[in-house]
Amino acid sequence: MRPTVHDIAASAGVSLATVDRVLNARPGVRAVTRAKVEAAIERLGYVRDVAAANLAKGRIYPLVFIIPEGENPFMRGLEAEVRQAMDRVTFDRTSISVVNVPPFDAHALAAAIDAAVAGEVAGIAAVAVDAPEVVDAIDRAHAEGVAFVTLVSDLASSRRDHFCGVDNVAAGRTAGSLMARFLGDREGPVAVLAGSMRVRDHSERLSGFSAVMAEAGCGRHVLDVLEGQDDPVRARALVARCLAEFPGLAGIYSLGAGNAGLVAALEAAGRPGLCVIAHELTPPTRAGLESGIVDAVLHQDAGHEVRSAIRVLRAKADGMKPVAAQERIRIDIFIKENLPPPDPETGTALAGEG
Amino acid sequence: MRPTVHDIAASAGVSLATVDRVLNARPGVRAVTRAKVEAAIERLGYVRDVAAANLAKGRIYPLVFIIPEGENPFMRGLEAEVRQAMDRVTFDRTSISVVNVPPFDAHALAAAIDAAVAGEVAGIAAVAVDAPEVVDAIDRAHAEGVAFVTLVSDLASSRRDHFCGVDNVAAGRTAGSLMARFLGDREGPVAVLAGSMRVRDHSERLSGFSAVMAEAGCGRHVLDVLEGQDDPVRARALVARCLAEFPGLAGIYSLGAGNAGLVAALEAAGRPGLCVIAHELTPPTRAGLESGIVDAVLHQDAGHEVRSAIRVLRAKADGMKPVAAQERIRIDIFIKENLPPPDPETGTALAGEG
DNA sequence: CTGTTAGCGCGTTCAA
DNA sequence: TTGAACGCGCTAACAG
Repeated sequence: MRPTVHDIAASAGVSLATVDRVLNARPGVRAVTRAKVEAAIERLGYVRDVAAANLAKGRIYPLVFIIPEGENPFMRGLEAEVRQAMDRVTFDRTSISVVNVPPFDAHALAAAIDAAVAGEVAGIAAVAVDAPEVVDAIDRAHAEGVAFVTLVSDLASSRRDHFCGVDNVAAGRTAGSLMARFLGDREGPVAVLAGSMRVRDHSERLSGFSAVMAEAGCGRHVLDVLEGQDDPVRARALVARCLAEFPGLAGIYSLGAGNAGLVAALEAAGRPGLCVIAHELTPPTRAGLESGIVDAVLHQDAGHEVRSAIRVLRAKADGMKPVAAQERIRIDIFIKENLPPPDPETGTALAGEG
Repeated sequence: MRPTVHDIAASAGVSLATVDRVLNARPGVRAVTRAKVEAAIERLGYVRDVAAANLAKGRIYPLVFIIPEGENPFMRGLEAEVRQAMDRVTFDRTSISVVNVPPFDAHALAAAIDAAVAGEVAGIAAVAVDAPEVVDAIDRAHAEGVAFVTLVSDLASSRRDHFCGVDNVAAGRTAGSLMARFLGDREGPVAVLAGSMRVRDHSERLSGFSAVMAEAGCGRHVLDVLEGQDDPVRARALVARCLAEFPGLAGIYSLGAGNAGLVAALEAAGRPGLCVIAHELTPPTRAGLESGIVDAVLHQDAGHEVRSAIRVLRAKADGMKPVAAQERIRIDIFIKENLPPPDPETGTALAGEG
């Protein structure tokens, strides 16, 4: 059997309370006594039973996830993952709630953060918008001792504790590299469809993509960015106009949402041979891959991001280790052939690590 | 606060013991009493605290992972993931041990399975070899009530409870599709380097790859399979000879291990423009991607597989739900641009879900 | 500074 | 068929 607090108390010749004080780094223990206890811990190879500890302390950790509302399928999948995680974390004495805010709205986001802080939560996860008032709100949370992680889109200039998301510059580079390889010698410029340059993930992807396109051995012209606000209707109109305007277009890189509009415009135009790369495996992009309209989809695993955020927030709230640096999220590449079966539960279209 | 057994006992007007009997479906409760309790459970929305339950019952679940020995980097990474998981699952009252067997050795594997069963374990995870005696051993484990999952390589004809690994036919198809796209109009046959056709994962990958190569719109010739036994030295020799024999070779698909030999042979030969696709992100394939010798690497997340195996085995040992069908493992695609930073802990070269 | 004691939510004897 | 009492490993009051 594994050694318990009793064993180490006996072995060190002290009482359980003293052992507990040492374990939890609480004051009121002489250095000599502490050394004895620590020796016993080392000697017996003691590791504390976290479940029992949580059970005993009874404290619960309230976390808040702030997620953009609206019909963006990726965000809806993200929210579904959060709701699914709620059940799984109860044993960890963690309770999660979700708050929705209008997309791209810095003011609303800042207000939501302040409200959560006022609500005495232990930690906050939010999809950041790049604006000074958001930075201020995050810094206020930090000042109040509330753990904070940015989700999907980062805000490195703030005092957030961690970023749960992909390296979006690398994602853009990946898209560029695939586009270049798929196009080969084919001539023509490429278009970029984005949501808004006011979120960091979009602007970072663009910079990575543009960099590859400009590099030696590629040298392909990138047209002006089309900003569709992640709205399918606007995206469709922008893409349709672009297709009409540039008959020689070789490819389209869609780095935001609103992909339902993109796919619709492409279907209507019927332009085989056009290389299309999009982000996030959602119902529209999945359909595009299956029909052959979309060549590749870059993806981030929302479930992984959510679980990572929970772990980091809990650790921070507990004052635990300086956050596991291993929480890096992969940039997934999907083509028609490695498309995973859809997940009926979350709609994220991905089988997920439980 | 969440309702506890006390609450539902009070609400139902019975004692805790009765509530417990109902919760654990034990006999000795009148139908009427049971109904009252179930009504209370429903009414209060009670969910049992698994951590506390495990703490109370004190039972511990011994699991065994049987993994091929030798220098196959993927297998070593897999084992590292298992060892890393050991610490994390102690709170779950699960203890894991690792057993090594010679690779591709059906007899040794069957013996190891029998030994584990004799050792009264709760569950076994093993990398299967395709042989009747292995099927028999798995079926014996099943008969003894020991949960069994195949890991990485399946044996669907046995009575294993679950397979923790990727769809290898789809992985082969993915490789084929990427190869076709990367090659474009370039002429020439492609070679396939495998470990052994006696493990299902290798043979399935080959069939998927060959199918795509034979399909309309591709029609590329696939040379006879080179079987390198996942040994770098043999692999190197085989590839070197093949390169010499076929100057017009367009690509190589390496679907097994031994990739250190493949990369070495390619470096020595210096054949730019050759499209190379390999499996599993390990030190040699990572180096190949970084140097540009390898174009793409298909990967399965060993950490994910291990954690999934543990969850499934635990659930089965507890007689829980008929196994979450959601435990599907993704086929990851890596190119130079989306290469994750190496993980110093496991050597699996992947940031991993903790 | 240190030790005693009473739970946390649940499972499991034993009696009734 | 039912109930009371104890313990799992740990934390947190309170004493000393």
